[in-house]
Amino acid sequence: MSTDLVRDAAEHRALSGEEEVAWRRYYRMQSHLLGVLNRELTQASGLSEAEYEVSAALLQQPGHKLRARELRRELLWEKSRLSHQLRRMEQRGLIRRTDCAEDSRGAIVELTAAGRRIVVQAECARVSAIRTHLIGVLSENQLAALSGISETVLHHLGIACAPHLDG
Amino acid sequence: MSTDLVRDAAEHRALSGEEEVAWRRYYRMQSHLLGVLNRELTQASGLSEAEYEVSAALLQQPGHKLRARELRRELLWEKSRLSHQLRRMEQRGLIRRTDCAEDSRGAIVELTAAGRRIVVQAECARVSAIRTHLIGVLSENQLAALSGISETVLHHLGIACAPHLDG
DNA sequence: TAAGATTGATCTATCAATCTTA
DNA sequence: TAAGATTGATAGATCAATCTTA
Repeated sequence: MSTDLVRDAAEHRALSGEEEVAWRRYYRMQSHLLGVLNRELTQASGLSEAEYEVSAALLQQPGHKLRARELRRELLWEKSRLSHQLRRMEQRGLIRRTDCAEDSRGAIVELTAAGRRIVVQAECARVSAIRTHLIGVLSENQLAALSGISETVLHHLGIACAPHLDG
Repeated sequence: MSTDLVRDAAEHRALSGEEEVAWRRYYRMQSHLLGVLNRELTQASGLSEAEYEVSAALLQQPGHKLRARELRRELLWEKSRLSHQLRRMEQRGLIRRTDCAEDSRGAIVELTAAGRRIVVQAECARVSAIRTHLIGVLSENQLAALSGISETVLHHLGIACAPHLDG
């Protein structure tokens, strides 16, 4: 009997006590950590999590610009999500959109000067918050374990997490 | 020099290579895991993540009912978030709200028969998804490590994560 | 006054439908 | 036809203001 069959048979069993505790702890930790990081980011820079993700991705590009298609692949976002987000950020003056020379269907997204200034501030706040609430409270072993765990889970998700990016 | 001072001084340094990798992996894993769990839940039961959290909390109560105040403490949600969510769920027929006998300000939230039927299905789907995408892909050591890491981070958040629950 | 809860406004996320160009 | 992108509708999350009762 293959281990796959064993696992399939186990998939509908209720969680064991330890599994349940681990899951509930992880779930709660994850949502609270996200919440506090988001609040500290907003307080320090005025950027939301979504605005920060877009701006930070642009900041690390040469010329602080990128095709919307590539930005979407970088963030692994749905296209409508990115489109709505870019509209709001353009209204706020954080980015601007221009036509793409090589492909008339495309859009080039570029950080404005104001956007650059703000996202640099936001990065400092984010690093500080990550140190305060995650990296600073974990041992080196724990951080290495978290990295390994994340890699493992991501690798297995590779197959399952694609569908929502098709459209 | 205390370790606290050392840590404070370190808080504004940029992340090291390993720290950066660990953080980015964790962040991406976390958002994708959440995404796939949510999609599988919705596909199997028709419930959203938010609807599931409320329904599952009610299901484990005697009589499948709870005061809104206690439900809020159970979920650690803002009160306006819960209120809006309950309105939508009442419209969908998943829960009903009745007056509280002991305190006229209070509201009792109760799963409907339809709500019970749906959340039982949803729990099966959720357990299955957790096994498939998280517990089933980690070793026993990794799962124990994740549990410990989550506990550590949660413990430190205890101080910092309260403010948004005040109102 | 403070606690429990609701409401309205705004921002975000997802889905389906659409528009334009390759 | 398919790819790149936008739009509209709907559900969810957060903030400030409000209402009622303890």
